[in-house]
Amino acid sequence: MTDTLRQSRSPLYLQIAEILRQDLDRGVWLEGDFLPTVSELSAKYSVAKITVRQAVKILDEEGLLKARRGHGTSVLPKPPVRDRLVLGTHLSTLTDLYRGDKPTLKLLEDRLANIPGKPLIGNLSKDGYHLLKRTHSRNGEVYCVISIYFEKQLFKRHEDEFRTQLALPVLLDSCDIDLAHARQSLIIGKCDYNTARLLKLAVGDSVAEVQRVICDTEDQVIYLADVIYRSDFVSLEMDLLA
Amino acid sequence: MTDTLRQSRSPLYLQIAEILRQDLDRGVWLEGDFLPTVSELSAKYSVAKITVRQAVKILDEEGLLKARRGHGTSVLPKPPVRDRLVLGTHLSTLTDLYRGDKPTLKLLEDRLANIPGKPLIGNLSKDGYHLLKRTHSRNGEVYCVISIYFEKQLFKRHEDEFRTQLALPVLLDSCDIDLAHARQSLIIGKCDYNTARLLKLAVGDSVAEVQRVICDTEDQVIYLADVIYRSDFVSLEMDLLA
DNA sequence: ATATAAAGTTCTATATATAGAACTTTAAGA
DNA sequence: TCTTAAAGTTCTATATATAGAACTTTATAT
Repeated sequence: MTDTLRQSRSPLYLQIAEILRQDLDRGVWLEGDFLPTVSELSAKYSVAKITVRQAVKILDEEGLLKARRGHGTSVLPKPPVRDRLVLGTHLSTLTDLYRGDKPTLKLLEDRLANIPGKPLIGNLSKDGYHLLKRTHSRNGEVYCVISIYFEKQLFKRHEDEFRTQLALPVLLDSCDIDLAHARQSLIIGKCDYNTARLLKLAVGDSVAEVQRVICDTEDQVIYLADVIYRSDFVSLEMDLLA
Repeated sequence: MTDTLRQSRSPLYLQIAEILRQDLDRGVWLEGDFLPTVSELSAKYSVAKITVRQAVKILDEEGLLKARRGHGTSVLPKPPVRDRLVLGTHLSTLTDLYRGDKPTLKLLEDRLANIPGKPLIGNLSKDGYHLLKRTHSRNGEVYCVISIYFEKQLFKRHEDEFRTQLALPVLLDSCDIDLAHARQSLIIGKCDYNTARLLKLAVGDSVAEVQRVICDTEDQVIYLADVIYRSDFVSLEMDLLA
Protein backbone atom coordinates (compact mmCIF):
# COMPACT_ATOMS: atom_id res chain seq x y z
CA MET A 1 0.00 0.00 0.00
CA THR A 2 2.81 2.37 -0.70
CA ASP A 3 3.26 2.62 -4.44
CA THR A 4 0.82 5.47 -4.84
CA LEU A 5 2.03 7.20 -1.71
CA ARG A 6 5.70 7.03 -2.65
CA GLN A 7 5.16 8.10 -6.22
CA SER A 8 3.87 11.42 -5.02
CA ARG A 9 6.22 14.30 -4.41
CA SER A 10 4.12 15.31 -1.47
CA PRO A 11 5.60 14.37 1.93
CA LEU A 12 4.34 11.05 3.19
CA TYR A 13 3.06 12.48 6.45
CA LEU A 14 0.81 14.91 4.58
CA GLN A 15 -0.68 12.08 2.53
CA ILE A 16 -1.26 9.93 5.61
CA ALA A 17 -2.91 12.92 7.26
CA GLU A 18 -5.23 13.31 4.27
CA ILE A 19 -6.14 9.63 4.27
CA LEU A 20 -6.99 9.80 7.97
CA ARG A 21 -8.90 13.04 7.49
CA GLN A 22 -11.03 11.43 4.81
CA ASP A 23 -11.63 8.31 6.88
CA LEU A 24 -12.77 10.56 9.72
CA ASP A 25 -14.99 12.51 7.38
CA ARG A 26 -16.69 9.44 5.99
CA GLY A 27 -17.35 8.12 9.48
CA VAL A 28 -14.91 5.24 9.65
CA TRP A 29 -14.47 6.38 13.24
CA LEU A 30 -17.03 8.28 15.23
CA GLU A 31 -16.74 10.81 18.00
CA GLY A 32 -15.24 9.16 21.06
CA ASP A 33 -13.77 6.24 19.09
CA PHE A 34 -10.08 5.45 19.18
CA LEU A 35 -7.98 5.28 16.08
CA PRO A 36 -5.79 2.26 15.55
CA THR A 37 -2.54 2.78 17.46
CA VAL A 38 0.41 4.54 15.94
CA SER A 39 2.08 1.14 15.57
CA GLU A 40 -0.93 -0.33 13.79
CA LEU A 41 -1.21 2.59 11.39
CA SER A 42 2.52 2.44 10.80
CA ALA A 43 2.20 -1.21 9.80
CA LYS A 44 -0.93 -0.63 7.74
CA TYR A 45 0.59 2.09 5.61
CA SER A 46 4.15 0.70 5.67
CA VAL A 47 5.59 3.91 7.04
CA ALA A 48 7.64 4.83 10.10
CA LYS A 49 5.87 5.58 13.34
CA ILE A 50 7.25 9.10 13.35
CA THR A 51 5.51 9.61 9.99
CA VAL A 52 2.17 8.54 11.43
CA ARG A 53 2.82 10.65 14.49
CA GLN A 54 3.41 13.71 12.36
CA ALA A 55 0.20 13.03 10.46
CA VAL A 56 -1.79 12.62 13.64
CA LYS A 57 -0.24 15.78 15.00
CA ILE A 58 -1.67 17.76 12.08
CA LEU A 59 -5.16 16.40 12.73
CA ASP A 60 -4.71 17.11 16.42
CA GLU A 61 -3.84 20.71 15.53
CA GLU A 62 -6.92 20.87 13.32
CA GLY A 63 -9.09 19.85 16.26
CA LEU A 64 -10.18 16.55 14.75
CA LEU A 65 -8.26 14.17 17.04
CA LYS A 66 -6.74 14.09 20.48
CA ALA A 67 -3.61 12.00 21.04
CA ARG A 68 -2.67 11.23 24.64
CA ARG A 69 0.10 8.99 25.81
CA GLY A 70 -0.95 5.94 27.80
CA HIS A 71 -4.39 6.37 26.32
CA GLY A 72 -4.57 6.44 22.55
CA THR A 73 -5.78 8.75 19.84
CA SER A 74 -9.44 9.62 20.17
CA VAL A 75 -11.86 11.23 17.77
CA LEU A 76 -13.12 14.63 18.79
CA PRO A 77 -16.58 15.94 17.97
CA LYS A 78 -16.73 17.11 14.39
CA PRO A 79 -16.43 20.86 14.15
CA PRO A 80 -19.52 22.51 12.69
CA VAL A 81 -19.42 22.18 8.92
CA ARG A 82 -19.30 25.50 7.17
CA ASP A 83 -22.06 25.60 4.60
CA ARG A 84 -20.91 25.68 1.05
CA LEU A 85 -22.01 28.46 -1.26
CA VAL A 86 -24.39 26.96 -3.76
CA LEU A 87 -23.55 28.58 -7.06
CA GLY A 88 -26.85 29.12 -8.75
CA THR A 89 -27.43 27.84 -12.25
CA HIS A 90 -29.90 30.60 -13.03
CA LEU A 91 -29.25 34.28 -12.80
CA SER A 92 -32.12 34.76 -10.38
CA THR A 93 -31.01 32.05 -7.99
CA LEU A 94 -27.41 33.21 -8.26
CA THR A 95 -28.54 36.70 -7.39
CA ASP A 96 -30.72 35.49 -4.54
CA LEU A 97 -27.65 33.84 -3.13
CA TYR A 98 -26.46 37.23 -2.01
CA ARG A 99 -29.69 38.91 -0.93
CA GLY A 100 -29.85 37.13 2.35
CA ASP A 101 -26.26 37.31 3.34
CA LYS A 102 -24.18 40.02 1.76
CA PRO A 103 -20.49 39.27 2.02
CA THR A 104 -17.94 41.86 3.06
CA LEU A 105 -16.36 43.48 0.02
CA LYS A 106 -12.79 44.67 -0.18
CA LEU A 107 -11.71 46.65 -3.21
CA LEU A 108 -8.40 45.72 -4.83
CA GLU A 109 -8.53 47.43 -8.20
CA ASP A 110 -10.76 50.09 -9.72
CA ARG A 111 -9.74 51.20 -13.20
CA LEU A 112 -10.47 51.17 -16.90
CA ALA A 113 -9.44 47.86 -18.43
CA ASN A 114 -9.90 45.54 -21.36
CA ILE A 115 -11.39 42.13 -20.89
CA PRO A 116 -8.56 39.61 -21.19
CA GLY A 117 -9.01 36.75 -23.60
CA LYS A 118 -12.20 35.77 -25.36
CA PRO A 119 -15.48 35.80 -23.40
CA LEU A 120 -17.76 32.76 -23.27
CA ILE A 121 -20.34 34.53 -25.40
CA GLY A 122 -20.94 37.88 -27.01
CA ASN A 123 -18.84 40.65 -28.47
CA LEU A 124 -16.67 43.12 -26.64
CA SER A 125 -17.69 46.75 -26.45
CA LYS A 126 -15.54 49.20 -28.29
CA ASP A 127 -15.95 51.68 -25.46
CA GLY A 128 -14.05 49.40 -23.16
CA TYR A 129 -14.80 48.31 -19.63
CA HIS A 130 -14.47 49.38 -16.05
CA LEU A 131 -12.82 46.84 -13.79
CA LEU A 132 -13.64 46.39 -10.14
CA LYS A 133 -11.54 43.69 -8.53
CA ARG A 134 -12.42 42.76 -5.00
CA THR A 135 -12.56 40.00 -2.45
CA HIS A 136 -15.67 38.64 -0.79
CA SER A 137 -15.51 37.55 2.82
CA ARG A 138 -17.87 35.84 5.13
CA ASN A 139 -17.29 35.48 8.86
CA GLY A 140 -13.86 36.93 8.39
CA GLU A 141 -12.91 34.36 5.77
CA VAL A 142 -12.05 35.46 2.25
CA TYR A 143 -13.75 32.96 -0.02
CA CYS A 144 -13.38 34.43 -3.46
CA VAL A 145 -11.51 36.95 -5.57
CA ILE A 146 -13.71 38.51 -8.23
CA SER A 147 -12.73 40.66 -11.20
CA ILE A 148 -15.81 42.34 -12.67
CA TYR A 149 -15.68 44.08 -16.02
CA PHE A 150 -18.60 46.47 -16.57
CA GLU A 151 -19.35 47.94 -19.97
CA LYS A 152 -18.20 51.51 -19.63
CA GLN A 153 -21.51 53.27 -20.32
CA LEU A 154 -23.38 50.88 -18.08
CA PHE A 155 -20.88 51.51 -15.33
CA LYS A 156 -21.30 55.26 -15.62
CA ARG A 157 -25.07 55.00 -15.25
CA HIS A 158 -24.85 52.90 -12.08
CA GLU A 159 -21.46 53.77 -10.70
CA ASP A 160 -22.49 54.44 -7.12
CA GLU A 161 -24.45 51.21 -6.86
CA PHE A 162 -21.79 49.07 -8.47
CA ARG A 163 -19.13 50.48 -6.17
CA THR A 164 -21.01 49.80 -2.98
CA GLN A 165 -23.23 46.79 -3.68
CA LEU A 166 -23.03 43.38 -5.19
CA ALA A 167 -23.24 43.68 -8.94
CA LEU A 168 -25.79 41.04 -9.97
CA PRO A 169 -28.68 42.35 -7.87
CA VAL A 170 -28.03 45.80 -9.31
CA LEU A 171 -28.09 44.41 -12.85
CA LEU A 172 -31.29 42.47 -12.34
CA ASP A 173 -33.16 45.16 -10.46
CA SER A 174 -32.38 48.04 -12.80
CA CYS A 175 -35.12 48.82 -15.31
CA ASP A 176 -32.80 50.33 -17.88
CA ILE A 177 -30.62 47.25 -18.30
CA ASP A 178 -31.62 44.78 -20.97
CA LEU A 179 -30.24 41.32 -20.23
CA ALA A 180 -30.57 39.02 -23.19
CA HIS A 181 -28.00 36.27 -22.75
CA ALA A 182 -26.09 35.01 -19.78
CA ARG A 183 -23.72 32.08 -19.40
CA GLN A 184 -21.49 30.74 -16.72
CA SER A 185 -18.59 28.32 -16.87
CA LEU A 186 -16.63 26.55 -14.20
CA ILE A 187 -13.36 24.68 -14.23
CA ILE A 188 -11.21 23.45 -11.40
CA GLY A 189 -7.79 25.05 -11.36
CA LYS A 190 -4.87 25.61 -9.07
CA CYS A 191 -4.20 28.62 -6.97
CA ASP A 192 -1.56 31.03 -8.16
CA TYR A 193 0.64 33.14 -5.89
CA ASN A 194 -1.45 36.29 -5.79
CA THR A 195 -4.68 34.44 -5.26
CA ALA A 196 -3.03 32.26 -2.63
CA ARG A 197 -2.16 35.34 -0.60
CA LEU A 198 -5.70 36.70 -0.82
CA LEU A 199 -7.51 33.44 -0.09
CA LYS A 200 -5.04 32.25 2.57
CA LEU A 201 -4.20 29.18 0.58
CA ALA A 202 -1.03 27.55 -0.63
CA VAL A 203 0.14 27.87 -4.20
CA GLY A 204 -1.24 24.88 -6.07
CA ASP A 205 -4.28 24.36 -3.86
CA SER A 206 -7.43 23.75 -5.84
CA VAL A 207 -9.80 26.55 -6.69
CA ALA A 208 -12.99 26.87 -8.73
CA GLU A 209 -12.49 29.24 -11.66
CA VAL A 210 -15.84 30.63 -12.73
CA GLN A 211 -16.64 33.01 -15.55
CA ARG A 212 -20.04 34.70 -15.87
CA VAL A 213 -20.92 36.71 -18.94
CA ILE A 214 -24.04 38.77 -19.52
CA CYS A 215 -24.93 40.29 -22.91
CA ASP A 216 -27.56 42.74 -24.03
CA THR A 217 -29.93 42.29 -26.94
CA GLU A 218 -27.21 43.39 -29.31
CA ASP A 219 -25.06 40.53 -28.10
CA GLN A 220 -22.62 42.91 -26.51
CA VAL A 221 -20.93 41.93 -23.28
CA ILE A 222 -22.13 44.30 -20.57
CA TYR A 223 -20.87 42.35 -17.57
CA LEU A 224 -18.13 39.77 -17.28
CA ALA A 225 -16.91 38.36 -14.00
CA ASP A 226 -13.89 36.13 -13.49
CA VAL A 227 -14.21 34.59 -10.05
CA ILE A 228 -11.75 32.41 -8.17
CA TYR A 229 -13.46 30.56 -5.34
CA ARG A 230 -11.84 28.51 -2.64
CA SER A 231 -12.81 25.02 -3.68
CA ASP A 232 -14.04 24.08 -0.22
CA PHE A 233 -16.53 26.93 -0.31
CA VAL A 234 -18.54 26.08 -3.38
CA SER A 235 -20.99 23.53 -4.64
CA LEU A 236 -23.27 23.34 -7.63
CA GLU A 237 -26.62 21.76 -7.96
CA MET A 238 -28.90 21.71 -10.95
CA ASP A 239 -32.09 20.30 -12.33
CA LEU A 240 -31.20 18.11 -15.31
CA LEU A 241 -34.72 18.27 -16.71
CA ALA A 242 -35.37 21.99 -16.53
CA MET B 1 7.57 37.26 -1.51
CA THR B 2 8.02 34.27 0.73
CA ASP B 3 5.45 34.39 3.50
CA THR B 4 2.82 32.46 1.59
CA LEU B 5 5.37 30.02 0.17
CA ARG B 6 6.95 29.24 3.52
CA GLN B 7 3.68 28.85 5.35
CA SER B 8 2.79 25.94 3.15
CA ARG B 9 3.81 22.43 4.08
CA SER B 10 4.43 21.70 0.43
CA PRO B 11 8.11 21.69 -0.59
CA LEU B 12 9.27 25.06 -1.90
CA TYR B 13 10.47 23.65 -5.20
CA LEU B 14 7.00 22.27 -5.95
CA GLN B 15 5.42 25.65 -5.31
CA ILE B 16 7.98 27.46 -7.47
CA ALA B 17 7.30 24.88 -10.19
CA GLU B 18 3.58 25.60 -9.97
CA ILE B 19 4.12 29.35 -10.13
CA LEU B 20 6.27 28.95 -13.23
CA ARG B 21 3.81 26.52 -14.78
CA GLN B 22 1.00 29.02 -14.34
CA ASP B 23 3.09 31.87 -15.70
CA LEU B 24 3.82 29.71 -18.74
CA ASP B 25 0.18 28.82 -19.11
CA ARG B 26 -0.97 32.41 -19.00
CA GLY B 27 1.58 33.40 -21.62
CA VAL B 28 4.03 35.37 -19.53
CA TRP B 29 6.63 33.70 -21.75
CA LEU B 30 5.96 32.39 -25.21
CA GLU B 31 7.44 29.52 -27.20
CA GLY B 32 11.08 30.26 -27.87
CA ASP B 33 11.38 32.83 -25.10
CA PHE B 34 13.93 32.48 -22.34
CA LEU B 35 12.96 32.44 -18.72
CA PRO B 36 14.82 34.72 -16.34
CA THR B 37 18.04 33.02 -15.28
CA VAL B 38 18.18 30.69 -12.34
CA SER B 39 19.93 33.44 -10.39
CA GLU B 40 17.24 35.97 -11.22
CA LEU B 41 14.42 33.62 -10.24
CA SER B 42 16.32 32.73 -7.08
CA ALA B 43 16.44 36.41 -6.16
CA LYS B 44 12.86 37.06 -7.18
CA TYR B 45 11.42 34.31 -5.01
CA SER B 46 14.03 34.57 -2.26
CA VAL B 47 14.96 30.93 -2.56
CA ALA B 48 18.21 29.05 -3.20
CA LYS B 49 19.28 28.43 -6.76
CA ILE B 50 19.10 24.69 -6.22
CA THR B 51 15.43 25.16 -5.34
CA VAL B 52 14.77 26.99 -8.61
CA ARG B 53 16.80 24.38 -10.45
CA GLN B 54 14.68 21.59 -9.02
CA ALA B 55 11.52 23.45 -10.02
CA VAL B 56 12.80 24.00 -13.54
CA LYS B 57 13.81 20.35 -13.74
CA ILE B 58 10.20 19.29 -13.12
CA LEU B 59 8.95 21.53 -15.94
CA ASP B 60 11.75 20.23 -18.15
CA GLU B 61 10.57 16.69 -17.42
CA GLU B 62 7.01 17.74 -18.26
CA GLY B 63 8.15 18.95 -21.64
CA LEU B 64 7.35 22.61 -20.99
CA LEU B 65 10.90 24.00 -20.77
CA LYS B 66 14.40 23.14 -21.92
CA ALA B 67 17.30 24.13 -19.70
CA ARG B 68 20.77 24.11 -21.30
CA ARG B 69 23.98 25.25 -19.70
CA GLY B 70 25.73 28.19 -21.35
CA HIS B 71 22.43 28.97 -22.97
CA GLY B 72 19.49 29.48 -20.65
CA THR B 73 16.07 28.01 -20.06
CA SER B 74 13.84 28.23 -23.09
CA VAL B 75 10.13 27.73 -23.49
CA LEU B 76 9.11 24.75 -25.57
CA PRO B 77 6.00 24.64 -27.76
CA LYS B 78 2.93 24.04 -25.64
CA PRO B 79 1.82 20.45 -25.78
CA PRO B 80 -1.62 19.99 -27.29
CA VAL B 81 -4.24 20.75 -24.68
CA ARG B 82 -6.44 17.83 -23.89
CA ASP B 83 -10.04 18.91 -24.23
CA ARG B 84 -11.99 18.97 -21.03
CA LEU B 85 -15.17 16.99 -20.69
CA VAL B 86 -18.03 19.44 -20.60
CA LEU B 87 -20.44 18.09 -18.02
CA GLY B 88 -23.87 18.77 -19.44
CA THR B 89 -26.42 20.63 -17.37
CA HIS B 90 -29.30 18.86 -19.01
CA LEU B 91 -29.86 15.16 -19.20
CA SER B 92 -29.94 15.24 -22.98
CA THR B 93 -26.68 17.13 -23.35
CA LEU B 94 -25.07 15.00 -20.70
CA THR B 95 -26.13 11.92 -22.59
CA ASP B 96 -24.97 13.33 -25.91
CA LEU B 97 -21.57 13.78 -24.34
CA TYR B 98 -21.02 10.09 -24.69
CA ARG B 99 -22.69 9.34 -28.01
CA GLY B 100 -19.84 10.58 -30.08
CA ASP B 101 -16.99 9.20 -28.10
CA LYS B 102 -17.71 6.26 -25.87
CA PRO B 103 -15.05 5.85 -23.21
CA THR B 104 -13.49 2.52 -22.37
CA LEU B 105 -15.28 0.94 -19.42
CA LYS B 106 -13.60 -1.23 -16.81
CA LEU B 107 -15.78 -3.01 -14.29
CA LEU B 108 -14.68 -2.89 -10.67
CA GLU B 109 -17.77 -4.02 -8.76
CA ASP B 110 -21.02 -5.67 -9.77
CA ARG B 111 -23.30 -6.54 -6.88
CA LEU B 112 -26.47 -5.81 -4.96
CA ALA B 113 -26.00 -2.77 -2.74
CA ASN B 114 -27.75 -0.06 -0.83
CA ILE B 115 -27.29 3.55 -1.77
CA PRO B 116 -25.06 5.13 0.87
CA GLY B 117 -26.27 8.29 2.49
CA LYS B 118 -29.21 10.40 1.44
CA PRO B 119 -29.78 11.08 -2.27
CA LEU B 120 -30.16 14.61 -3.62
CA ILE B 121 -33.80 13.97 -4.34
CA GLY B 122 -36.35 11.19 -4.19
CA ASN B 123 -36.98 8.16 -2.06
CA LEU B 124 -35.05 4.94 -2.01
CA SER B 125 -36.60 1.78 -3.39
CA LYS B 126 -37.40 -0.93 -0.90
CA ASP B 127 -36.27 -3.52 -3.43
CA GLY B 128 -32.74 -2.23 -3.25
CA TYR B 129 -30.27 -1.46 -5.97
CA HIS B 130 -27.73 -3.04 -8.23
CA LEU B 131 -24.32 -1.43 -8.16
CA LEU B 132 -21.98 -1.26 -11.11
CA LYS B 133 -18.72 0.45 -10.25
CA ARG B 134 -16.37 1.11 -13.10
CA THR B 135 -13.76 3.42 -14.51
CA HIS B 136 -14.04 5.42 -17.71
CA SER B 137 -10.92 5.89 -19.83
CA ARG B 138 -10.16 7.92 -22.87
CA ASN B 139 -6.96 7.58 -24.86
CA GLY B 140 -5.66 5.24 -22.22
CA GLU B 141 -6.26 7.75 -19.43
CA VAL B 142 -8.64 6.93 -16.62
CA TYR B 143 -10.60 10.10 -16.05
CA CYS B 144 -13.36 9.06 -13.69
CA VAL B 145 -14.53 6.42 -11.26
CA ILE B 146 -18.29 5.95 -11.34
CA SER B 147 -20.53 4.05 -8.95
CA ILE B 148 -23.96 3.56 -10.47
CA TYR B 149 -26.89 2.31 -8.41
CA PHE B 150 -29.78 0.99 -10.53
CA GLU B 151 -33.16 0.28 -9.03
CA LYS B 152 -33.26 -3.49 -8.92
CA GLN B 153 -36.31 -4.10 -11.12
CA LEU B 154 -35.07 -1.57 -13.66
CA PHE B 155 -31.71 -3.27 -13.72
CA LYS B 156 -33.28 -6.65 -14.35
CA ARG B 157 -35.20 -5.36 -17.36
CA HIS B 158 -32.13 -3.86 -18.98
CA GLU B 159 -29.29 -5.85 -17.52
CA ASP B 160 -27.50 -6.68 -20.74
CA GLU B 161 -27.53 -3.08 -21.91
CA PHE B 162 -26.48 -1.62 -18.58
CA ARG B 163 -23.57 -4.05 -18.34
CA THR B 164 -22.17 -3.26 -21.74
CA GLN B 165 -23.14 0.32 -22.49
CA LEU B 166 -23.14 3.70 -20.87
CA ALA B 167 -26.12 3.98 -18.60
CA LEU B 168 -27.64 7.35 -19.44
CA PRO B 169 -28.24 6.70 -23.15
CA VAL B 170 -29.93 3.44 -22.19
CA LEU B 171 -32.17 5.23 -19.70
CA LEU B 172 -33.16 7.94 -22.13
CA ASP B 173 -33.70 5.71 -25.13
CA SER B 174 -35.80 3.07 -23.40
CA CYS B 175 -39.53 3.49 -23.89
CA ASP B 176 -40.47 1.73 -20.69
CA ILE B 177 -38.58 4.04 -18.40
CA ASP B 178 -40.41 7.04 -17.04
CA LEU B 179 -38.01 9.81 -16.02
CA ALA B 180 -39.72 12.47 -13.99
CA HIS B 181 -37.01 14.24 -12.00
CA ALA B 182 -33.27 14.49 -12.36
CA ARG B 183 -30.71 16.51 -10.47
CA GLN B 184 -26.98 16.76 -10.41
CA SER B 185 -24.61 18.21 -7.84
CA LEU B 186 -20.91 18.92 -7.91
CA ILE B 187 -18.41 19.74 -5.23
CA ILE B 188 -14.64 19.88 -5.35
CA GLY B 189 -13.02 17.34 -3.08
CA LYS B 190 -9.71 15.67 -2.51
CA CYS B 191 -8.65 12.32 -3.85
CA ASP B 192 -8.63 9.42 -1.43
CA TYR B 193 -6.24 6.49 -1.59
CA ASN B 194 -8.37 4.11 -3.62
CA THR B 195 -9.40 6.74 -6.10
CA ALA B 196 -5.81 7.95 -6.34
CA ARG B 197 -4.71 4.51 -7.47
CA LEU B 198 -7.42 4.30 -10.11
CA LEU B 199 -7.01 7.82 -11.47
CA LYS B 200 -3.19 7.83 -11.26
CA LEU B 201 -3.25 10.77 -8.92
CA ALA B 202 -1.72 11.54 -5.56
CA VAL B 203 -3.74 11.39 -2.37
CA GLY B 204 -5.07 14.88 -1.74
CA ASP B 205 -5.14 15.97 -5.38
CA SER B 206 -8.34 17.73 -6.29
CA VAL B 207 -11.24 15.90 -7.85
CA ALA B 208 -14.78 16.80 -8.89
CA GLU B 209 -17.34 14.83 -6.91
CA VAL B 210 -20.56 14.64 -8.87
CA GLN B 211 -23.84 13.00 -7.91
CA ARG B 212 -26.64 12.46 -10.44
CA VAL B 213 -30.03 11.23 -9.35
CA ILE B 214 -32.97 10.27 -11.54
CA CYS B 215 -36.44 9.56 -10.16
CA ASP B 216 -39.60 8.16 -11.71
CA THR B 217 -43.06 9.71 -11.50
CA GLU B 218 -43.50 8.17 -8.06
CA ASP B 219 -40.46 10.06 -6.88
CA GLN B 220 -38.51 6.90 -6.46
CA VAL B 221 -34.79 6.89 -7.20
CA ILE B 222 -34.22 4.63 -10.19
CA TYR B 223 -30.67 5.70 -10.96
CA LEU B 224 -28.02 7.30 -8.79
CA ALA B 225 -24.45 7.83 -9.86
CA ASP B 226 -21.59 8.96 -7.67
CA VAL B 227 -18.77 10.06 -9.96
CA ILE B 228 -15.25 11.13 -9.10
CA TYR B 229 -13.66 13.01 -11.99
CA ARG B 230 -10.07 14.10 -12.30
CA SER B 231 -10.39 17.82 -11.84
CA ASP B 232 -8.31 18.62 -14.92
CA PHE B 233 -10.74 16.67 -17.10
CA VAL B 234 -13.96 18.50 -16.41
CA SER B 235 -15.62 21.79 -17.04
CA LEU B 236 -19.15 23.04 -16.72
CA GLU B 237 -20.94 25.58 -18.75
CA MET B 238 -24.52 26.68 -18.44
CA ASP B 239 -27.07 29.14 -19.69
CA LEU B 240 -28.08 31.35 -16.78
CA LEU B 241 -31.29 32.43 -18.46
CA ALA B 242 -32.64 29.09 -19.56
C1' DA C 1 41.07 31.58 -29.46
C1' DT C 2 39.02 34.22 -25.91
C1' DA C 3 35.44 36.24 -23.16
C1' DT C 4 30.98 36.18 -21.42
C1' DA C 5 26.77 34.14 -19.91
C1' DA C 6 24.16 30.67 -17.90
C1' DA C 7 23.23 25.96 -16.44
C1' DG C 8 25.05 22.38 -13.69
C1' DT C 9 28.14 20.22 -10.06
C1' DT C 10 30.55 20.04 -5.86
C1' DC C 11 31.28 21.50 -1.29
C1' DT C 12 29.95 22.75 3.33
C1' DA C 13 26.11 23.44 6.05
C1' DT C 14 21.47 23.19 8.35
C1' DA C 15 16.74 21.66 8.42
C1' DT C 16 13.30 18.39 7.58
C1' DA C 17 11.50 13.80 6.27
C1' DT C 18 11.70 9.11 7.13
C1' DA C 19 13.26 4.68 9.27
C1' DG C 20 13.83 1.44 13.20
C1' DA C 21 14.86 0.58 17.89
C1' DA C 22 15.14 1.53 22.66
C1' DC C 23 13.55 4.00 26.28
C1' DT C 24 10.40 7.29 29.02
C1' DT C 25 6.12 9.15 30.37
C1' DT C 26 1.38 9.11 30.96
C1' DA C 27 -3.22 6.90 31.53
C1' DA C 28 -6.08 3.41 33.03
C1' DG C 29 -7.39 -1.13 34.77
C1' DA C 30 -6.69 -4.86 38.04
C1' DT D 1 0.79 -0.54 43.91
C1' DC D 2 1.65 -2.95 39.86
C1' DT D 3 0.90 -4.12 35.14
C1' DT D 4 -0.33 -3.11 30.66
C1' DA D 5 -1.09 -0.16 26.83
C1' DA D 6 -0.08 3.56 24.01
C1' DA D 7 1.84 8.11 23.00
C1' DG D 8 6.05 10.56 22.99
C1' DT D 9 11.22 11.19 23.14
C1' DT D 10 15.83 10.05 22.16
C1' DC D 11 19.20 7.83 19.46
C1' DT D 12 21.42 6.40 15.27
C1' DA D 13 20.92 6.51 10.56
C1' DT D 14 19.88 7.83 5.64
C1' DA D 15 17.52 10.66 2.32
C1' DT D 16 15.78 14.90 0.79
C1' DA D 17 15.08 19.94 0.98
C1' DT D 18 17.21 24.20 1.15
C1' DA D 19 21.07 27.63 1.53
C1' DG D 20 25.27 29.99 -0.20
C1' DA D 21 29.62 29.84 -2.44
C1' DA D 22 33.05 28.23 -5.51
C1' DC D 23 34.00 25.88 -9.41
C1' DT D 24 33.13 23.35 -14.00
C1' DT D 25 30.96 22.70 -18.33
C1' DT D 26 28.55 24.13 -22.21
C1' DA D 27 26.90 27.52 -25.63
C1' DT D 28 27.45 31.58 -28.05
C1' DA D 29 29.36 35.98 -29.53
C1' DT D 30 33.42 38.52 -30.66
